[in-house]
Amino acid sequence: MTLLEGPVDEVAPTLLGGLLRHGEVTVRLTEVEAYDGAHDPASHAYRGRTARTEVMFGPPGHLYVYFSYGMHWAANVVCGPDGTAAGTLLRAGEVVEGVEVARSRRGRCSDRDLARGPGRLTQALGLGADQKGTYLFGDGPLTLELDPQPASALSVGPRVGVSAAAERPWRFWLTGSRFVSDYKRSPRAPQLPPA
DNA sequence: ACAAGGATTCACT
DNA sequence: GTGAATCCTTGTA
Repeated sequence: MTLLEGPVDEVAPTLLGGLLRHGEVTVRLTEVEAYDGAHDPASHAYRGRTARTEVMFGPPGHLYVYFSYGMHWAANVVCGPDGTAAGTLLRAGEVVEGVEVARSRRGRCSDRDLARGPGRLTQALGLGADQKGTYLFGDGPLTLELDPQPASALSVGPRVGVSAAAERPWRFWLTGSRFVSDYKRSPRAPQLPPA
């Protein structure tokens, strides 16, 4: 997957508009964040290879899934060449297929909220520990189909929820999409200097 | 072996 | 707007 091997902050936005499928449910990605492994204090891989982050150090195109806050799973696409621990967090999407199945997993909520948020997205798709390390461009039930067209209009901003390197503008989303999270920056993160 | 904190979400005031 | 829930991963003793 040479497409995913470039600098992660350039690769991440190319995932926007891509279709992530798992069984009956398909999600169109509307929001992602780049994490640059060893060069990024906000990355789980910043402190080197561990059991959890092992997948991120491998070849690109695999899924890095981790458990967070005691209740949520979050999914990343491994980027960068083999040996480099870059990844792109899938923050939000629009369910374009299998809405009924997604809703049965998510419970009662609007279509807009089915996959708007990292934890919600994995829940809607049914992603968890079993999908750790899955190769997304094979012939299994879990695949990623990149959008051949570059996103027509995308926006850039600071990453959400990170307490380190919060100033890096490495969050990308489809401009104007309703299926984008609008969280405030982490309360733990230092405030931006006044404009 | 232990304690601290987290790439969040949801319910409630 | 504020706070609780909840448990895994990691660094340190």
